[in-house]
Amino acid sequence: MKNGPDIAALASLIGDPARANILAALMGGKALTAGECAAEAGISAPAASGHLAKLLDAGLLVVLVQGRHRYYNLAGPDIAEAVETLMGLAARVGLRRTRPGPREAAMRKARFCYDHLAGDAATALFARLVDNGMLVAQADGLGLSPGGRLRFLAEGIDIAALEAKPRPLCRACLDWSERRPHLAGSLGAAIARLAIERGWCRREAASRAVHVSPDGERALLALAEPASDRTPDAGGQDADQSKHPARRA
Amino acid sequence: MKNGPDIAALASLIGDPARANILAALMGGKALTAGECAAEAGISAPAASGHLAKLLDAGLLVVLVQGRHRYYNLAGPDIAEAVETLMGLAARVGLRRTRPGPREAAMRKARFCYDHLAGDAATALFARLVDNGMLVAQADGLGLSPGGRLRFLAEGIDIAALEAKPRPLCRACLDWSERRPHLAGSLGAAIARLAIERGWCRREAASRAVHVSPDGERALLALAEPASDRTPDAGGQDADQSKHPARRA
DNA sequence: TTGATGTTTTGGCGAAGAGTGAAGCATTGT
DNA sequence: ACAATGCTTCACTCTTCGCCAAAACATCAA
Repeated sequence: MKNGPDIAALASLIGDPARANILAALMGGKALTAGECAAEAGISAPAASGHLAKLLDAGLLVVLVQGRHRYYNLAGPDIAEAVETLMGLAARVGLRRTRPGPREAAMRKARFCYDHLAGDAATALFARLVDNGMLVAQADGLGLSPGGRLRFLAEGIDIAALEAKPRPLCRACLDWSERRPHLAGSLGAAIARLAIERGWCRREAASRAVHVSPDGERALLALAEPASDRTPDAGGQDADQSKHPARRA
Repeated sequence: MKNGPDIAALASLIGDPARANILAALMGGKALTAGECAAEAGISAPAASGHLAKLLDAGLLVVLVQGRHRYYNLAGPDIAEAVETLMGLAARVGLRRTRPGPREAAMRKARFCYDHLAGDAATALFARLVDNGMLVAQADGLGLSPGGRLRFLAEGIDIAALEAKPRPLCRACLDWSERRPHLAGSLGAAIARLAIERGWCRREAASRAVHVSPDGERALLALAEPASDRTPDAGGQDADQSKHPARRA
């Protein structure tokens, strides 16, 4: 009974409404200052500071000090994944925060899950990647087939550089709104960056929600089509793909 | 901020040490009476009753009334999966409950994760199933290839019956001790039943830990070998041959 | 250096909730 | 029918913990 990791300490940390709000806000992927966190969570600045210190102490957050600003962010993708899982269970069990609302509909369509895309559009992309044989099962999870590798290399994504990192290249992250997987891992993050850079989608102001243009959605799904039979359909946004080397750290 | 599921209510529910202990105990997969839960969590019977009522009310637990006994169990595999994810994050972040201890080593080797096997032995099985092309990626997650289906039919597992259920047949559940996936879903549960029935492993008294015999481990891994190579047996001694990760359709 | 802004620390209040013990219900056995 | 067992509910005490207000601290601009 007294074996295993201390799940209670972790869950109780997430269980506080103020801290949960902060974590949910940070799921958008961009770092927030203490003051912004306070505004997001609807608490005073001192309260936020205390909560952030606890989350930091537990290793869930990292902080980047820049002058008098302190930018807090999730410590890593695994933490985002656990929060996403919790959200999924909460949604399934029927614990909604309020009524669905219009804002939530936008989040279901597309949103950021820390550093990669989630929601309806992202699960659709995952499904096509699998159907076209680019994503395959692998002993340690999910992998990229040779064909998939070529396809993303053609888009200027440096797969070898991604593989050099300790973080797995591909991971299936279970979407909380859809109940199907979307692509996480360093490749998922690279695709999200690509989508933003090329204007396929734009992030909403202070929310995880992402607005995907119709052309952008087509271009996103076109990533799953093999390089050979790629048909330049109505999406005109992706004409400038050749001038993006897309080498990132 | 005010979107999405109420993660705080859920996490705060899990965050109480007593409730976390109860959930951890129920992760073993077998239903416990209120009194047993109290003993597991180290609290009084009324306290346990109150906690169980809350978990029940939130839909995390189900209860089976039999005479004067009330058997509590996890409400479903998805809840077990979320708890397993939390355990993984807690372990990674470094929140151990106490010292590692010998008990935990046994749990790392093999244990029950609600209704399927987890731990070193289970992740090894998963890896071989993938290498031998029995588990393949699928648009909605993970699927069983025709070859895999034949193999498990040969073991007497009624795949069609499993597919008829709403629960997915195969799921990749991230192991908290290993950081690799093991097989969950109804097929994972069926394999665990098989392993118990055939004596490949036996459950420890009041723990999630499972003791796997050397022969049992070989037999378990032999499930991943294509049907043509083997004859259906009960305790394969000869499972070790030169392996060809042959790709099957 | 002075002033302004962002952030953290302290002290004290207040409310939420966990625990205990005793009583109330249901079921089982003699 | 009576007693015993297992579980739940109730009433109460107590600790815990989060919040706010004010102040201390650090950094940047003038």
